[in-house]
Amino acid sequence: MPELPEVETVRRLLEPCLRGRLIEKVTVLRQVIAHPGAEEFIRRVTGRRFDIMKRRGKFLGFLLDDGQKMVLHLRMTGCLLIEPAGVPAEKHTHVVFSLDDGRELRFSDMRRFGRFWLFAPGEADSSGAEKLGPEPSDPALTGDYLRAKCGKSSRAVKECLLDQSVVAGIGNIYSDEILFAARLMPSCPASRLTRRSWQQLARLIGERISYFTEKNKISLEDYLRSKGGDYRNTPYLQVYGHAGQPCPVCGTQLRRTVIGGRSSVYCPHCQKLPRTKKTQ
DNA sequence: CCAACCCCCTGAACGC
DNA sequence: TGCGTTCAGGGGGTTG
Repeated sequence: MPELPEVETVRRLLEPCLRGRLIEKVTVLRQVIAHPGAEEFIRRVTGRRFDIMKRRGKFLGFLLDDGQKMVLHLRMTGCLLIEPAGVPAEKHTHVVFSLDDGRELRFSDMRRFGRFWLFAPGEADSSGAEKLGPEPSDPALTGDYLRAKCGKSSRAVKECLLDQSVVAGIGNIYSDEILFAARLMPSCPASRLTRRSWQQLARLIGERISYFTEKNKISLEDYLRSKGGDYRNTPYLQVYGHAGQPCPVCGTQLRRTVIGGRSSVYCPHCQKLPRTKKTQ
């Protein structure tokens, strides 16, 4: 499941391949265009050239040479590949952009949750990317910001990390990793965190996401060879996917639970409620 | 404003 | 062996 580090990896790898390329033809095989309609999407993208790629949270933005902006969210299983036009496409390929170098940019998505949007210059972005909270690397993401935003909430702290309007780009994997690093129980009600906990959490969000973004580096060749499915951070994950195994710090068996409908793994010994009494 | 729930979609894992 | 059921999960939408 691509979260911020994986989406950033895709951006870094694809931008040099796409920048300046002419889009000769667009084929939409399945309904994955959220806005505008597929016909208009095809008409407005065909004949344009790719410019730079941006990323905001888990959203990818493709700027086009006429000022339009194409937005893509990969959701769970979405994947972008660049392959020669002659190579057979993946089974769940839904959109194909034929480029002027004989290659194709292909969007495949087994579960078909991923979505494209296209916005004209000056048009309001309705993809949801505008409602995102700060990036993990944004200096505005401080302990006081988090405390002001979530400090009175009865939600579990993990739900706050997964809320894209609180902080952008964190999904189920990295929220567990961040909370493990912060020694906080994922189920801890946000209202019980101390000011100090919020500060530590803000710092660790930036630190962990930056760490995993660096660790996720992969060559374009390896990326394409693995069909975009090589999640290189797997060896570096300390708790996610390790339920039942010993905690890497204390050896206690890691536990799995469900929080906000999401599978969550934590160490019952290392991860606790904040030490001091409830706030208020 | 917020919480709770549904929905989308497919393949893997599981149960009989 | 094979078929039916359950589950996972990002985020938008709806309902209460």
